[in-house]
Amino acid sequence: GYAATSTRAIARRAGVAEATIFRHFDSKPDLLLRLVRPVAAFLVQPALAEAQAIFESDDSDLADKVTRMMRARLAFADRFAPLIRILLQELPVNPQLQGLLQEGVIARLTLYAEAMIGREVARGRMRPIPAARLLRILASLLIGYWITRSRIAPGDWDDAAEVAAMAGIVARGLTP
Amino acid sequence: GYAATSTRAIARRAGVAEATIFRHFDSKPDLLLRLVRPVAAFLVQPALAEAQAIFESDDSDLADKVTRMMRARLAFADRFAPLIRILLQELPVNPQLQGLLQEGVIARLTLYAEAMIGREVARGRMRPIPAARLLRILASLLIGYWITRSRIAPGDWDDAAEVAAMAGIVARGLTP
Amino acid sequence: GYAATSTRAIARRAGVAEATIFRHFDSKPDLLLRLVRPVAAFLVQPALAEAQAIFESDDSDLADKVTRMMRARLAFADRFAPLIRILLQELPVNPQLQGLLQEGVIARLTLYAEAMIGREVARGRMRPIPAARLLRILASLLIGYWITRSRIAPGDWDDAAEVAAMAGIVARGLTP
Amino acid sequence: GYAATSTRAIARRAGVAEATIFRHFDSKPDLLLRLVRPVAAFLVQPALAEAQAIFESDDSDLADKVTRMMRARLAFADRFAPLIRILLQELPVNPQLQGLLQEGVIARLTLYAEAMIGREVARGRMRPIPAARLLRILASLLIGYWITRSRIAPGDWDDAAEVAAMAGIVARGLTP
DNA sequence: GATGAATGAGCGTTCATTCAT
DNA sequence: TATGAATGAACGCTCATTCAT
Repeated sequence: GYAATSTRAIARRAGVAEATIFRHFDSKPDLLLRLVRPVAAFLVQPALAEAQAIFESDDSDLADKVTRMMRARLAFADRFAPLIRILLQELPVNPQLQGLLQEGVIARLTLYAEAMIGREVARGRMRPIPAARLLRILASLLIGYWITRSRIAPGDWDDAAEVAAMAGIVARGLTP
Repeated sequence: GYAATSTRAIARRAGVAEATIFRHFDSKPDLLLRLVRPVAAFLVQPALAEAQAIFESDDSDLADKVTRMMRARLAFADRFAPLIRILLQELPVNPQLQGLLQEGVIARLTLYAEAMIGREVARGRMRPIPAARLLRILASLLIGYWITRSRIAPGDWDDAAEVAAMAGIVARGLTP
Repeated sequence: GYAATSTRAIARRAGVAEATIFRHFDSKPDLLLRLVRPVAAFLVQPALAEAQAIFESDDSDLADKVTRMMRARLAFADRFAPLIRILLQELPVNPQLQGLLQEGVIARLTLYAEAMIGREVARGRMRPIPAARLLRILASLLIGYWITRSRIAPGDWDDAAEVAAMAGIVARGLTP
Repeated sequence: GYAATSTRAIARRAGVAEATIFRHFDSKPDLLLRLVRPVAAFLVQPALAEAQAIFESDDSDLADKVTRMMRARLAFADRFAPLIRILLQELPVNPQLQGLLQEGVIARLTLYAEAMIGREVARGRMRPIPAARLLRILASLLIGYWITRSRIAPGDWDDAAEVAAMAGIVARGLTP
């Protein structure tokens, strides 16, 4: 966790002196924030691009699109696992992280999602749903699966099957 | 969080000397575990009873049943909010808590859920789904909503509407 | 050691409550002192008796007498090893123990030793030596051997040979 | 004593913050060990040199040589009195100190003593005796005297006379 | 800009001792 | 008389942070 990682350990891992860290970062929380910000940006941009690509190709049904999006995010989470793990743990107690998430990530994703939902709804492929709610549902399912798979019940998981099942339920649940 | 709460602070809050705490609990982790265990028990028992009551009354459709179950769990979470918040944060880094959750909660709930799912499936009200997956989905949605409401985007939330929406999607997603 | 043994541990070992100890002993140092006093008495009395018996039987030379005395004391030390170990460690920092040793043990032994030395000297078997010095030399040798054997270089020691060698040197060194 | 001296007190005495001590020493036991090691080295080297100088000058008898050696060690003990006092008290309960003494001090002294004893024996000035035993006897007498003089019966002691007496007894006891 | 050394504040924990029952 | 529960004080130790070099 974040609290359990001392600045000394971070410095040692980074191969610099402890004081050097405080030349570059004002404080320990600042360090976390400044480390997270680029990742947050990196989380949003490709997510938007992917979503756009997926939803603009009309050749698949909703379940398939949702599946593809979720799998891409899952791969992303696996890639940045340590940082994301710290983030998930720090989020509930760190208002600055909450703000960053809200403004830097959720707000932008919501805007985009609204457009996509609107389009799907207009084409009669989906019942209307507030974008924030849909995003929250998808994020909850994804994070819940990710934590279960890595912490609560580690073992052999079939990502494809699990994600498809979750996406299937959501897509079907949203079918007009 | 747990790490950020010193035994000093706990003692002060409890109105006793710090040493007194260590007369009753072997260590700080032991304190957490011994506080959590009864709540875990208290979490499971009524959940099972409620689920039984809800699913044995045949007068409502699946979405309604799921809604009622989720709202009951949400009320429970609100009641034990501080402890559950600590639990959610500690869980990923505390193997003992993970074990307790797995054996004391999930295992028992899964057994029960299997029976209920089997019954609903037999009556043609629901497509089959592994109990563990359904439980995980419902828990993810519930926890995701709870955290969003209390931390990420506090404000005026309409529990009834949100829960009904989530339950509706899941129920519809599982309709045969 | 004494400092490393908590009153709680003592109470548990004794099968009573911790508070009970403080009913019977004023404080932890008092406990040590009141435990040691009877042993000190028990150390002196038989030592005097044995010495008397040994030195009043004229049928052996000085080395043999000293050997027998030393072996008897060594056996005593082995029997009360734990307490004596604590005593040796506490003595340098505990003035009360020092007083007890000085008045309760050394003073009485010295008186007796003076008489014995006087007798041996009068019979021409031994050069004169202050009793305190001789006692100190014998005690030093004995304790030095005891600690070496049990702590510094544990292993197979031939008590008979070692004691005989030490006694032999002292006896020969005191021969007129 | 060592256990009775807190790192707090050591820091205060040294005029530094407590944390500073732990920047330089890993732990409290490490502090003791790292303080003792150089003294141990410093104990052995001059002892060997002095012994060599004393025993290679043939102009005195054994008692005189032993006397001079013992007085030199006594002066050393007086100079490092506080540290040696702690050492003597910690030795019985600290295996690391025991190892250091055994390998760093005793082993080297024994080797040297064997050579010296062999030479004296060859010249007919001394009866053979295992080096370890002789060293132990001399050390016991010296330490016993040192503790008596400083703790058990403080007062006016005539070092010259006491050491000469002890050395005389040992030397005479070893005369062929 | 980088760092070794320093430190105040605080941590979890243990201790000998007290006291109401 | 014996004890379970309580506690102030202190322990060894770690922390994020500062600062002179």
